[in-house]
Amino acid sequence: MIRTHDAGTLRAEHVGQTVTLAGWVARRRDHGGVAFIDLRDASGIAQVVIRDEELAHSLRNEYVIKVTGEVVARTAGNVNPNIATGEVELVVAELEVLNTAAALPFQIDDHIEVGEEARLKYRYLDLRRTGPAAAIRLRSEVYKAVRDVLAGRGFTEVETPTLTRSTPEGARDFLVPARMHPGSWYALPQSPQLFKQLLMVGGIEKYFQIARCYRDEDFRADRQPEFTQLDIEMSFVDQEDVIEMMEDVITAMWATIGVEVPTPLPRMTYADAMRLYGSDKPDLRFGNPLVECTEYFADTTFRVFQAEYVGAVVMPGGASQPRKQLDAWQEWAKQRGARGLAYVLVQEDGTLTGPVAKNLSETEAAGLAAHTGANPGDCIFFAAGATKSSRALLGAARLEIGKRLGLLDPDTFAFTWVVDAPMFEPAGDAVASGDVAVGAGEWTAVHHAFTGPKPEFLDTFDTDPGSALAYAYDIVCNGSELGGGSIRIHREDVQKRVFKVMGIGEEDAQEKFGFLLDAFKFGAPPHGGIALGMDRILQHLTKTDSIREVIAFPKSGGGYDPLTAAPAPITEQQRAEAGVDAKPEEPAEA
RNA sequence: GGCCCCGUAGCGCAGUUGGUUAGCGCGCCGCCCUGUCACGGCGGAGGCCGCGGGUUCGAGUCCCGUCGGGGUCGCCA
Repeated sequence: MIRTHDAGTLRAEHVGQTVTLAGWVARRRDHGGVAFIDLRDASGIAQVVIRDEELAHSLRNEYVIKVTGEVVARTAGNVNPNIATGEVELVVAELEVLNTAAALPFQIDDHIEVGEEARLKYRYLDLRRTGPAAAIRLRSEVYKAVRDVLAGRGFTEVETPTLTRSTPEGARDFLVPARMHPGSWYALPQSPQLFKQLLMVGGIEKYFQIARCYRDEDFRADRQPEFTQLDIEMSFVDQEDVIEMMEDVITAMWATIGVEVPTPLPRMTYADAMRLYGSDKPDLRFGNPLVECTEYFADTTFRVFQAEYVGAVVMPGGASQPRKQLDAWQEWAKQRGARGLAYVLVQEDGTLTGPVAKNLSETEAAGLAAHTGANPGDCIFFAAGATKSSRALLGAARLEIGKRLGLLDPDTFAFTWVVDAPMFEPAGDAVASGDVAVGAGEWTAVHHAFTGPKPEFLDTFDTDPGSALAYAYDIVCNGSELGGGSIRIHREDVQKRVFKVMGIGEEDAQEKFGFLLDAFKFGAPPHGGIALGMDRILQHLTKTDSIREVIAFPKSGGGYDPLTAAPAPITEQQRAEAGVDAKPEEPAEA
């Protein structure tokens, strides 16, 4: 090594030793006769004292230097308590510039705010900063924690192909032309789902992988076109086994930031989540659940409330909002595709005001505060109409209320399992946009096509798909879905019945996943598993706003990589060789 | 694909009702400075105001279009 010590590790105990450090010039304070250099390496910062003016004067920020000298104690008044090495400094005897640095596009300084575009374009400079560096290192620690837990439980880490066949998971595939088979394409996996099931058939029994997954869909703050899943699958297990194992992993992951997660984690049914929070991933850092009012307004004369569903959510203290703010809520609701957001203000004397209040009968008005749990000074928001969309609106309103009232504490982690989701949903919802619906039936899988029914629905799921519950579980933290999994179908006959419900014909099924159906013929064990979004988990652990913060080289909008400028055009020759332009043979039908 | 917000010096931002020479902080360059630690002082350089059109005597500012970025709904198990 070029150095004898890491800069950030120097302490009073090193006083008197001659050491060699190597790193970057983080900052220089040149006083003419004496100059101070903050030398930064991966371990931290140490102050270097240079008494040779000539030597110090030419140094610039981010020059790479090697310094040798004696570690000395700082005099009492000169100790810097803000840095770990603040009690000592290195008096330079020898200094070598290992490399110079051009003027930087932005400063490597934790006090300075830098725009994301600049940071991503020069991500290698961004990573020299404390925050981004810590995020990437934490990611590594979390991976180690995961591997330790799973290794201790006898899991086998297996890699699965990234050049594979297009699999049926709802999202668009990224495609890769196959040079040796012009006109045929590989797909990048949206997840290792089918492979991990095949590994179970293969007798691996306990598999995991930290797997890169690819989905060609639009972006969000918590989505990237390529992302990482902790993918786990186990044989001879039921839901309890997977949940128990997962809680062990989650505990270990959160321990990396010193947070103790009490287990077992709470659970809630999908139906309750939708009913109380209007979401399948409720944020339980605060209460304030939705209140069902359909019954309450069963005999109402107010037209708006004569609906399939009427619900409410209370905003504590919301009655004092100025008119302008209440109007802003209407705008907010409209942006979410609603007509508006009806509200009633509960005044301090208990009277109800607001545009909706006068439409309520005396009885309705009298009991409303009690029914909704509203107190004087609160605002009650209502949604009426189709159950699903109304609950979604109220759920979003609940979150917005939590945000405005400062109830979303980033240091609190409220976990819950959401269980007993329906197996199927009417395909109408999914197909409405004319997108990649799996299958052509009236029903589509809520989870995915390989999720088994809960045992009590094994006989009836295909005769009454709407009532069947899936043997599935999602793990939710602070309103975001960390991951989900299920007990899979391991029998060919059951799998075929599920495909049938979804309108996937025999021939179609054979063509798309014949290999899986074949595998199930040869003694497939009962199995199940789970997949966790690691980027999202790291986003929670680092308490950052975006998963881009926890990915070493993330992409920006439109899948563009500001650093490498990918995607990029290819040459004519590449194009010809890749077989991109191969014309598929005309299908016989037509 | 819809909607909202943002593009002004290397970086972060300000720029009034449309008005004459486009500012501030940091950084950068030069000089000075022997105990600083987000050191300090003096001086200096640096602008296609994203791009294209339009309105106007006059546009960073208003209008239309377009490109880029961010957020959100759709979409994504």
